[in-house]
Amino acid sequence: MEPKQVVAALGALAHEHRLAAYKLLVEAGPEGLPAGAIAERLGTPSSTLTFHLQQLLHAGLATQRRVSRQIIYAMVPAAMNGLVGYLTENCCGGEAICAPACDPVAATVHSCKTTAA
Amino acid sequence: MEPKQVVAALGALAHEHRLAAYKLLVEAGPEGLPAGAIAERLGTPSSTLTFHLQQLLHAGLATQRRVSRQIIYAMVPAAMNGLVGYLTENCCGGEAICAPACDPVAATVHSCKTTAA
DNA sequence: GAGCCATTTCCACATTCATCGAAATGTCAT
DNA sequence: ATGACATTTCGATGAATGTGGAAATGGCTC
Repeated sequence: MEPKQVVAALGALAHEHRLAAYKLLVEAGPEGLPAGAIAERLGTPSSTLTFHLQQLLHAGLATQRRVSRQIIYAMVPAAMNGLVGYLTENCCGGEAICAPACDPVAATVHSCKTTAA
Repeated sequence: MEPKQVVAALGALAHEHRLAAYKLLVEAGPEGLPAGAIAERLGTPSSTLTFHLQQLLHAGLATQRRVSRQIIYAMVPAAMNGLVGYLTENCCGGEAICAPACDPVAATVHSCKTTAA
């Protein structure tokens, strides 16, 4: 992932409403959520929400698809992976000791619940 | 990690120079780097760099310590863990299948090189 | 094709952010 | 104490971002 994309993605997430919206999408998974449902849960006017969703789209963090009258937004898994990967790669110079974030002890609530548990 | 902190951290990273500076700190590990070294590598005027480093500090992503005439900045591992953890938690509703970012296949360049390789 | 519904576009406004030179601060060596 | 060095603070400027109402668009149902 290129630095410019990373900056765009981080910038897109760096806002209260957008982060909240994104989190809803993450929790919703591949099925996504219609714009209206997001607006309702966040309590923002629709025009404002559209503005924020566009940012997520433009940053490549989400996709849009139409289902009859509704427009459904969903997260883009690869983008999240790219983001997390970029932030953590070469941590501490790429040492093997290097935990998710250079501190095995503090690394409790981390994403790597892939295999076990 | 509280949403407000996450937004602050993301906002701090959502800038070309700050992301670059932060990456230097991540790669440098716990020892950190003096402000001057960062400024030199990024090619920004010192006053501008200070501005950006303050943002990282204020967001809790970095720490500052003085060593004689230099001021040394270092990353805060727990902050990175918190950030990554927040973004990925409850992915796809907390399913066990849920890889780092809901897509095991795409999750190649991820942080979990902890143990092996 | 009339009317309703979900969502987006347009617009104008206030706010916040980024930049960098010049001057100030803190620290060390002599 | 003086001078040199590393870094920060100040201040002014231009640019980008967030907001929400009103109007426009695309799509379904009757």
